[in-house]
Amino acid sequence: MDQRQALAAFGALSQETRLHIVRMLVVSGPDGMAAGAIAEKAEVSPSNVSFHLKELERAGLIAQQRESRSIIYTANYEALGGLIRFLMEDCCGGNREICAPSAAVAACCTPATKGELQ
Amino acid sequence: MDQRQALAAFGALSQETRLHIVRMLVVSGPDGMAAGAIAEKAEVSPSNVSFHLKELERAGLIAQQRESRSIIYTANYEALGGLIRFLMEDCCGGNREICAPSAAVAACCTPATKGELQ
DNA sequence: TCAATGCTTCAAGGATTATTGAAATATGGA
DNA sequence: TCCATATTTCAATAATCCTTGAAGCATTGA
Repeated sequence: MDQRQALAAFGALSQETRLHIVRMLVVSGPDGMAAGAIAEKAEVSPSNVSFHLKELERAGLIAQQRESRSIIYTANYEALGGLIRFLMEDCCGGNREICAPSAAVAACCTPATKGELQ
Repeated sequence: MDQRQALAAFGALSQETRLHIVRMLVVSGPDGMAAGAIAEKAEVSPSNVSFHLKELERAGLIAQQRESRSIIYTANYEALGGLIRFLMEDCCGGNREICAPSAAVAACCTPATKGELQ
């Protein structure tokens, strides 16, 4: 994740509807969600959700794939992790005061499957 | 850090000049930098830097204090750490695939002073 | 008190982003 | 083929954000 991508990602996440969408897609996992389902759950119009989904895709935070009539969107976990790393390293310079408290969070998150980390 | 603050912070960091300023202030540490020095190093006009500094302050990412004729700006380490935690927890739901790779970064950053972490 | 320094505020303009509803496209089934 | 479904694209408008230069305020030293 370079600065260009990070700027786009920050911009994408600075909008309430889009932040909400990313959250929903992270929760829904690899199955993702269809555009219509996202629109319904986020309570926005189809054309509006389409606008925001395009924005999130342009920023690299989500991906799409057609499945029959639906278009399924999924969160890009790598990009989200990359953004967190960018914040820690490139923005905050690995400053311990900033980054260390996050280590506790990282350590406490959903247990890893064996061998998931190398 | 609640969602409202996070949205503001993301918006603040989504602009090149502002991201650059935050980086400079993190590096400059508790001494901070005067507005004029920031403007010079970032190569923007005084009034423009003032506009962006206000935006960053509004988002809670930096703080100011007058020192004689200068106004000294410093990074708000707590807010930056809070934003990283927000991304990990509230946005990404503590998802291990996203957060775990960041643990390595957190572990590798500038060594802590003894007793700095509780 | 006057002038210089350091910074902010203001107003105007341009640029980008968000919202809306209507029209267009793609897919699948009758 | 025709229709319904799922979604996107487009055009228009509104809203927000960025940049610029001029004017204003606060502080210090002569």
